[in-house]
Amino acid sequence: MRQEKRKELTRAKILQAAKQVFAHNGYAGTSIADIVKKSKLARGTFYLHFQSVEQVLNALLQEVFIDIQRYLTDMQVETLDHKNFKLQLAVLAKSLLSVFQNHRDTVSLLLTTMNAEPKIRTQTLWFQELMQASIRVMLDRGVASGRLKKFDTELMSFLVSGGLREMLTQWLLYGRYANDIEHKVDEMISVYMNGVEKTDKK
Amino acid sequence: MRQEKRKELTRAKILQAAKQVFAHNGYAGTSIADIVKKSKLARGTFYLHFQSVEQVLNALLQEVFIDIQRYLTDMQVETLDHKNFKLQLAVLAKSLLSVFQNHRDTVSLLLTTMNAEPKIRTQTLWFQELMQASIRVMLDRGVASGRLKKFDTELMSFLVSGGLREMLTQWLLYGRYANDIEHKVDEMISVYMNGVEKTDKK
Amino acid sequence: MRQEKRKELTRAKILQAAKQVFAHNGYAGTSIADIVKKSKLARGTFYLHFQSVEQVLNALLQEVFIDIQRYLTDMQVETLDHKNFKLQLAVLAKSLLSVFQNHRDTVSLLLTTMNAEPKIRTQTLWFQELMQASIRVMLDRGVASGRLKKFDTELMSFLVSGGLREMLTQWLLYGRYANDIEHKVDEMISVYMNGVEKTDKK
Amino acid sequence: MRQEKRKELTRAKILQAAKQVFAHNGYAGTSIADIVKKSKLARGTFYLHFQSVEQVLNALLQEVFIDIQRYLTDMQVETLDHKNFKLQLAVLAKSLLSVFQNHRDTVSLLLTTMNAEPKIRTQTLWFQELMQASIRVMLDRGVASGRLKKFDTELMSFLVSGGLREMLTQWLLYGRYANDIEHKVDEMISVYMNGVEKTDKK
DNA sequence: CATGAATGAGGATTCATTCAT
DNA sequence: AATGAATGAATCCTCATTCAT
Repeated sequence: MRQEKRKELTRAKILQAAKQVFAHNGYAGTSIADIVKKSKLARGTFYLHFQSVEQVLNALLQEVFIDIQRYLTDMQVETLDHKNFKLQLAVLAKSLLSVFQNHRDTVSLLLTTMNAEPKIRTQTLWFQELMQASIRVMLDRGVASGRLKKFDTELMSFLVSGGLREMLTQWLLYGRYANDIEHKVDEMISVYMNGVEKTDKK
Repeated sequence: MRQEKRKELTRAKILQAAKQVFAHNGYAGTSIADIVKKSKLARGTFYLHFQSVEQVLNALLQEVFIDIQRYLTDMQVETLDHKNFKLQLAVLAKSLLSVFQNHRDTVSLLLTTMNAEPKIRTQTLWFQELMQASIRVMLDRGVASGRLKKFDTELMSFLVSGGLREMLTQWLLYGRYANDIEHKVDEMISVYMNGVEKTDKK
Repeated sequence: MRQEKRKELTRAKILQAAKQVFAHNGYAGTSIADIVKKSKLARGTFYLHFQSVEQVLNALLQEVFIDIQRYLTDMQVETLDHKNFKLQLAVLAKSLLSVFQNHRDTVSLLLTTMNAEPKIRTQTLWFQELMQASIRVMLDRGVASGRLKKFDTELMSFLVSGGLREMLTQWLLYGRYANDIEHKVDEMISVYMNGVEKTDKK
Repeated sequence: MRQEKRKELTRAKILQAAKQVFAHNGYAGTSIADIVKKSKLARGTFYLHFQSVEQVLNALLQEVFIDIQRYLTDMQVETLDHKNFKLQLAVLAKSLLSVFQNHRDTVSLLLTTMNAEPKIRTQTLWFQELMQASIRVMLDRGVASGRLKKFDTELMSFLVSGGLREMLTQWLLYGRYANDIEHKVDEMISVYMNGVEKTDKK
């Protein structure tokens, strides 16, 4: 029993070391040797837990994936077709941000890794697909409830996820909006909404 | 004189080979050996033209860069503060698309390489910055001319460039919108504009 | 007492696993890890019983060695200088075959390992020497009793042991003579005898 | 052109080094590292010429193979159905011996490697098959010409090739018969012939 | 200019062996 | 006795780079 705990600990050490090395050298720039060196474990130990750098990346991304998916699943449950659609969106977006913030390093890694080498692409695809699907579900709901115009929600999900990605990149990778990220989220929603919301006035 | 021509040809062969290998293995997955093998030239020859894979990538991206920049510079010259702002945007966007299409492979490479490893990031940064700057200039002009609401044009340039990038990715990397890409561009502009355009009703 | 039995069982498991792995990968191609994996025991357990793969091979060969030696020793005791020398040879040869058949896998391993790497050679040398010595004793007896011509019995023991080895190889390794091996043994004896036997004609 | 010669020389160095290491450690006991060290070439150079130790073994055996095959082919051409069959056999056998002697080290390697690990077995099979086929052809010819009894020539080819192999082993591996090998060959033929030759007397 | 053989550092992977539980 | 996690030496293999032709 104790031994299992030790194994778990070693695995965690590897992941921790990898996270640091990835942040410093980027995924493609890190070798198993680098991770091993940082972890201060023996070379052979690495192979007891992982077979390749790719698998380590996978394990790391898995962690965020679980949190993000849980978040999105919970969110979906809530009904969105109320009065203050826009306000609710803002609340959702901000709590999603906090999930990202909890995983700063891994999300940075994710941003850096997305759409990269064919071999990696599949490992990050889920993120794009998850985000786009979630966005689209919300949009479809908005359309169905009459709050939004009828439009190509797939295309829109691409535009929003792309915009979101860029914002995350600016925020996490380039350090912009360090303090007023929440405020910027409001602006972002406003921009999208006013292009999408039925104006219906008069 | 004859010799220079030959040199130029050899260089072109290397670039051509590299383009193919990058498309197949991704940038991080290609070694000098790979490029040399594909080019059917001698190993030593490579070093007469480039010092590293990175330099090859650079040269390849340079080609698109020049075309894109020329395009954007020319565009800027034109005045945008006319009546049919939206229509003009569409025209601009579509001709930009054709630039991308002419460089399909290299743009794919660019999309795949952007925001990646720290060492490469700098090489692709110009693309983001160029696009964002251009978008922002247009927006600023729109605001100045009273066609657009007053808003944070920097933020908006992020959102638009992110959306655009995602569309390009879907188009070039994942083969979506193969035929009706132009139509989608119209929708895209419409989405953004109606969120940005002063509604000015009544 | 209980513990000793358990230990014996574990040892047997290792030997059994090793036999299978050897048959599949060959001796040189098997690592301790391979045997451990096949045996489903823990890595450390292996070292409680053996120190190296070589020792396992040794233990396996030991088993056949004991049986063969017992057989040959018993045989020697019998007197051969009777009338029907040839018939008796056939009887002896066939019962030797049955010893081999009982240890099919290990004898195959032996055939595969004989004369191989210097480090192993010593472990299999006994087999050749035992066979050659036994053959030679019989031949010497035949000569002494006047049944056989006078000739170099050492050389002859090499020829016969070599021929025998090749037959075993064809039989056990390559599956030839699956059914009529006994018949072939008769032919073999006949070939050798008629070249060795005094013809004594007229 | 000069460069090709150099390459050939390097390849020869590797083969030479390998031959020595094989002789010392046996095939299974030698690593690429061993060969490289012995050859005093760079590690990478090895891979320019071979992909594995197995390929080196192959190349080495190939050399003998060619010589042996040429020898046997030439021999076949001669007609054997003359008067002094036995004498001719002796001549043939002795010139075959000289081929073996020219390739002492490689033939030793061959003897050591035959019937070994499954992966190698195929590489040495040709030797056994070539010898057995050649022997059988001679025997068949002898039978056809009436010089030899009718018997199972396949079985006999196994017995003879096995006996031959053992003699070679004693000679090349264990240093027996260093001086009078030729004399022993005569005895060997005599032994076999008198068991095979029609006595036909009276 | 172009060639391609040779180089050796560095990274990937396996393996026998130890040791705390 | 048995276990299996950890170890690090040894090996395999690739790669960027040099240099004589």
